[in-house]
Parts: sequence; C-alpha cells; structure tokens
Amino acid sequence: MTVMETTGTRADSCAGPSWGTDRRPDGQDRYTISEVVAFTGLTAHTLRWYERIGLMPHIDRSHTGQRRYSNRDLDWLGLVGKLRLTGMPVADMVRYAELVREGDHTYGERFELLKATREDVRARIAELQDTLAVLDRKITFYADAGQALASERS
Amino acid sequence: MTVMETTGTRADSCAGPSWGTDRRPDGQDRYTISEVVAFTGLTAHTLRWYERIGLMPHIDRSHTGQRRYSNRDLDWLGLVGKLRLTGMPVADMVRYAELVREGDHTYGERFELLKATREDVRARIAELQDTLAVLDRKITFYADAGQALASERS
DNA sequence: TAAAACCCTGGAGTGCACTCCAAGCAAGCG
DNA sequence: CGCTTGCTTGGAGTGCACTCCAGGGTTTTA
Repeated sequence: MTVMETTGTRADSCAGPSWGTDRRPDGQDRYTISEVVAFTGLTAHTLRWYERIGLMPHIDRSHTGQRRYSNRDLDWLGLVGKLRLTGMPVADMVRYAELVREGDHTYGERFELLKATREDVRARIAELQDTLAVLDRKITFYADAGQALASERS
Repeated sequence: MTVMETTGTRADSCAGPSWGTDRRPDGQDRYTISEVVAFTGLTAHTLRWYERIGLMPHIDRSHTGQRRYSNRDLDWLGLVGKLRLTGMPVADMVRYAELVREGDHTYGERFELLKATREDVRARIAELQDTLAVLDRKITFYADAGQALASERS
C-alpha cells in the first residue's frame, strides 16, 4: 500500500535524532528529501522534477540510492525560490544552472544574466508600485463613497 | 481561407476615419475589438474569453452583433491589467466583477477585497525587494571576484 | 520481525490562462 | 459583384509548472 507522500508529513516534529528543522553543520549535511520539503516548502515531487529538468546540480545519493541533499543544495534551492517568485520562467533558471555546471568560462554570461534579472525585478517592483497607487485611489474612493452611501451592512 | 486574426493586424494605422489609437470622448466611444486590442495589448481571443468567463460587464453590440467597447470598458480592462500583473488569479477578478454586477449591496465586500489585494501587493513588493537584495549581493560578489577565480553556486 | 512510514522510477494527469481552429457572416472598396 | 479584411461562435489545443500514480524497494519503530 502506498502512502500519499504529500499529505500528513509532519516532518517538522519528530524528524530525527535531536535535530529540529535547522541546518546541520557542513560535514553532517546529508538531508533526506522530506527534510528538504520541510525546509523549502516545495513538495518531494517538485524536488525530483527540478532534478529531472536539470535545475539542480548533481544530488548525492545514499548507498541504496536515496537522495541526500547538502547545505550547498539548500542554498541553491533558496536562490531558485527567490527567482521563482520574481516570475522568472523555470527554463531560464535551468539555463543559469547549466552555465554554473559548465564551469568558470561561463562567468561573464552568468554575470550578464544576473544583471538582466535584476533589471527585470526592478521593473516589476515599479509596476507593482504603480498598481498599488491605483488600488489606493480606488480604496480611498470606496471609503469616501462609503461615508455617503452606506446604509446597510455596518 | 481564414485570416489569422492575431497576425498582421495593423489596426493602429488606417483604423478609422481620422481617429488614431486614442480614446474618443464619451458618446463616440464605440470601439471595435481590434481597437481594444491595439489599446490593451491583449489579443481578441483573450478579450472574448474574458467575456465568456464573466470577467467583463455586458459589452454592447452593433446592429449586426459585433462588439462595441466603451470608455468604461477600457477603464475596466485597465484595472484588470493592473491586477493581472500582481499575480491575482483570474477567478478572483471574476469574483470582483460579479460583485460589481450584483449592485450596491456588495459594496462592503468589494471594499474588503480591495484592501486584501492591496496587502497582497505590498507583500509581493517586499518579497521582490528581498530578492533584489539577494541579486545585488550576488552581483557584487561576481564583480569583486573578477574573471580570475569564480567557483560558486549559492 | 513485522508493520508503518519513507523513498524510488517513468510516465500520465491537472489546473491555469490563454490560444487557436473551422466555418460562416459582415463591411468597405474598385 | 467579387475581393479582402474583420468579426462571430463553440470547442479543441497549447505551454507551463507542477502533481499524481502504480508498483516497487528501504528505513524506522514497536
């Protein structure tokens, strides 16, 4: 009988011998996939999928083939998480991951990619601030009109 | 042979008798779908789809059944566009549109929805600024490390 | 040692937001 | 009148980012 992997995982409590969900020092950093789930908020499915599409570096394995993530992998997932919520397509992140794997000679290209991404993020922040202004105006309008028109519901 | 609607539409030039792509005064505001395409950057497909799913108010029609958008419709599409780029799901915008259609008694609910959206936008801006800080640190690191020795992954 | 919980794989399925298709009607122009 | 371009519909297809399944092997707990 197969357990539904993504429900009922309370890996944050009683996860292991005395560690909480905190990071362990380098050298003891061999996290199971469910620990990484607790850490990142991603599902195990998604972590395996990230690996399949080439978004992850090579992940170490136990002698029986189970994944063992390192602190370095967690750092990488942190960056991926940040980039993800800027709206960067996964394909672009895969491109960046490829550049990292290819070694030092892709240095310049990575630098340019990061700078372009930064500009994208700046632009998105500006858009959102613009939207915020629109919402503020609408909310002010509603609040003002509410003084005059609100008859029921308060 | 059917024309591919979304390619080669040069509706911005030679669109009508002497108006450009600018808005016309109220009273003469009966825009065709392709004018709205030029105005909003959405495709005609998307505009019709918005209508089907209930995201638009009732759109006026010509005597032969073609859509004629008003300035008011353009304003609404402007708000939709803003909300869209905050990442708000279309279903939520449909909910808001329904409240508007239902009339004045949904006033309070709309107000609350707008305020909640504003907080979402604020949170997203904060996230992005956080991401920006991460990118800035990485970029500084890349710039400092120079071309010489750059082995990194975090 | 046995049950429960966890982890593995390739491939198929899901939800969202469009995006396009086919066939036909309509409108302006020479 | 025909030609070209534009607009109409319901329904099917696309791309992205997951999300889940079936059927097994592994590790931990009682």
